[in-house]
Amino acid sequence: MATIGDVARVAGVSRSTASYALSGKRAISAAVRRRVEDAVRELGYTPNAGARALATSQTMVIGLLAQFLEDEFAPAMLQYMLGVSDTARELGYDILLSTEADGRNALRRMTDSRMVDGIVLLNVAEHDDRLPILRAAPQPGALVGLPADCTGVDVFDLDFEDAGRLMVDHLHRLGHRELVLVSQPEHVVERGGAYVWRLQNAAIEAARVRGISLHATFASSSQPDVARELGALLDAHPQATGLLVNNEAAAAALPTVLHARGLTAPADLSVVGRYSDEFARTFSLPYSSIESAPDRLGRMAVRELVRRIEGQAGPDEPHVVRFVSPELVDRGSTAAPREG
Amino acid sequence: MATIGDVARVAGVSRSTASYALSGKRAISAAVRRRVEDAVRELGYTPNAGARALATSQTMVIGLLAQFLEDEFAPAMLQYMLGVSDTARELGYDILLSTEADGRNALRRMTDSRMVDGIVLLNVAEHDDRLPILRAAPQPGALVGLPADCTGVDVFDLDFEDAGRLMVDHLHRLGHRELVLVSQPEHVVERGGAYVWRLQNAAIEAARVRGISLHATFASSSQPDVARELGALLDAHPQATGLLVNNEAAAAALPTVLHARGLTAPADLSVVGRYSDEFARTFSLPYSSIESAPDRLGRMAVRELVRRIEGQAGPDEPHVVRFVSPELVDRGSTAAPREG
DNA sequence: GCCCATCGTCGAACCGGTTCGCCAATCGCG
DNA sequence: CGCGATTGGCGAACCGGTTCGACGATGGGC
Repeated sequence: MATIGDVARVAGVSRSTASYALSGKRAISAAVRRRVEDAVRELGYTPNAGARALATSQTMVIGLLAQFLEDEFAPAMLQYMLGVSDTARELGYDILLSTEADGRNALRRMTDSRMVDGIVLLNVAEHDDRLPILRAAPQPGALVGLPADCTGVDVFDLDFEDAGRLMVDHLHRLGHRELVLVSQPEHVVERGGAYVWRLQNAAIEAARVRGISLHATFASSSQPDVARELGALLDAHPQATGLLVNNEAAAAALPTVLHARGLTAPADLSVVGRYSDEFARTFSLPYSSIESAPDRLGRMAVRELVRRIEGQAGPDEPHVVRFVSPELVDRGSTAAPREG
Repeated sequence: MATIGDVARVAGVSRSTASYALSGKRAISAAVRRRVEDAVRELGYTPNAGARALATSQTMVIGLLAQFLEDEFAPAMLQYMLGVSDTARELGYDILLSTEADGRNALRRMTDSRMVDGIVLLNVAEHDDRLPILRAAPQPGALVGLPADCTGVDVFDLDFEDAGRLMVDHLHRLGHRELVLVSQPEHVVERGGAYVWRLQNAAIEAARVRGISLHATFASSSQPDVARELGALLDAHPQATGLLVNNEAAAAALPTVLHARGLTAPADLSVVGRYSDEFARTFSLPYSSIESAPDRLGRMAVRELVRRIEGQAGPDEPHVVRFVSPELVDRGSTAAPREG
């Protein structure tokens, strides 16, 4: 494999001159620059990433930590990953991926050994045990998901409170007076999936303000349990005319469940989910939903991270906590309630 | 950040001694080893990955090329990625991920700049344009998917021919005499998705041998087109009693399509798919299927790749082409055909 | 015709590890 | 007791880049 020394020899210049000719960081005569460039082509030279990283302490790699926990719905996570990966590439960075269940190990390895210039954490929990490690690391970090303590990192998330209000308001405006909210399983909440109760609390409060009733429930996040639970839920609340689904697995299972009971949305039941348009297409979900914008969140996180890596953000420019406003994508699954 | 020089100074030894004490590649007295280890702990020392890569020409990183093409079903790809990622980590390697549509660029970048010790290519096409680049690279490569030319790489794939036969035989044995096979969209075939016609040809041949009729068709790989096409297909072949689905998107859409037409498997129609058990659970698919074993294939590819990287495979040990035998997972969606 | 800038290039040092060759001290053994 | 082998440690070189300081050759200004 050709090194810059080989390039220099073929071009008849010193190694440093070859380096400057390629980087343009010092003035180099046109003739020499041409000779160097020809040598590069002739030898098929590509700089050695490790050597460059050693010399510049820049790796042009971003670490991506995505945990595939049993109680998370994998296809939903994938879209965040793709948002991050695509954006990173556009900005000239590669992605070092960890899917380890214990993200702390991966994080330590990546940061301590300086394999990466920055870190993106997906699916961040209320008290995420990766955060202390990330804060102690010399590299900057960007999160998708809102933790209790945002110091030292840039944070991006959907505005789940607003999403909860939006769901309730939308159905209230159509005339619904009794709703059921299906959230992620309770142990996601216990593990610190704050977004679950952020949406839930806001929905409960909105229902209270409007004077309508809302039954907040949890459901499993895997098949086939979730289908059974959804059925039980519909049995338990026969008066409810609207269903709010903040649980991707439940949303994916819903068509089958409704069909089996002979129900149609919105004729028998109005339904609003919280998932991305891409997700809706993949699972053929015909329900209106709050767009969760995973690609956009991934993109924002990487953009800000790179700004910080490259020092365009001032060294003590304060960190950012930015919420994406939820938007309701109408797929025609809501209407005025059936006459009860 | 602490370097090995710092460790050496604190331990009162030379840098080389510190290195040997940690690697164990030369005999070091117990006393010195302890002093070095204490220094490591005290300073929180972790070796710099770039420096080590430079010195050893080993990065302990594997490049993973996964293209998310529009006409592929993303959640299916994810399982291969996780199989690769998990296995790599078990063996001490990290994953450099590329999701670029143009895999050739990513491949060149990773191999030429020596960011990785080896490469895993997913979803390999018949005449995959990444292969020439991979062969020219100094790093070994492992593929998931069977190309026309397997020289210079290790190849792993499901035995799609066997899968096609298995599907047909299974339904034939139950008494079916007219079947429909739904494959991936035709442009997947044109792009070189050889597995599509490998399964299809074998199924056609098996049907011919058994003397039963089989209608081989293509269907879109995205919603909502695929649902419409499935409907048209069932209209076109009202006599068919068995449906073979070699198309993840079609399988995912099938429950809705059948429900809409008031059909039930296996009472009205026997169904056999080709997807993983994980996929079946995620999409609540109640159909028997040929297990596509993405995790296993990813695992095999990484295992063999690492063997080659670490030179346990002899330098001119011949390359491997290994097929996973398809197994039918019975989910009760097949039975004797309804009386026609 | 002289002086000072500027331009273009080179040599050397450095980033942080690993590894080879060498040597002093210790050990075993006859 | 002397000798060869072994053990444990050190110094230096190397991996392949980048970057700083120095320096000779021009060129412009007066």
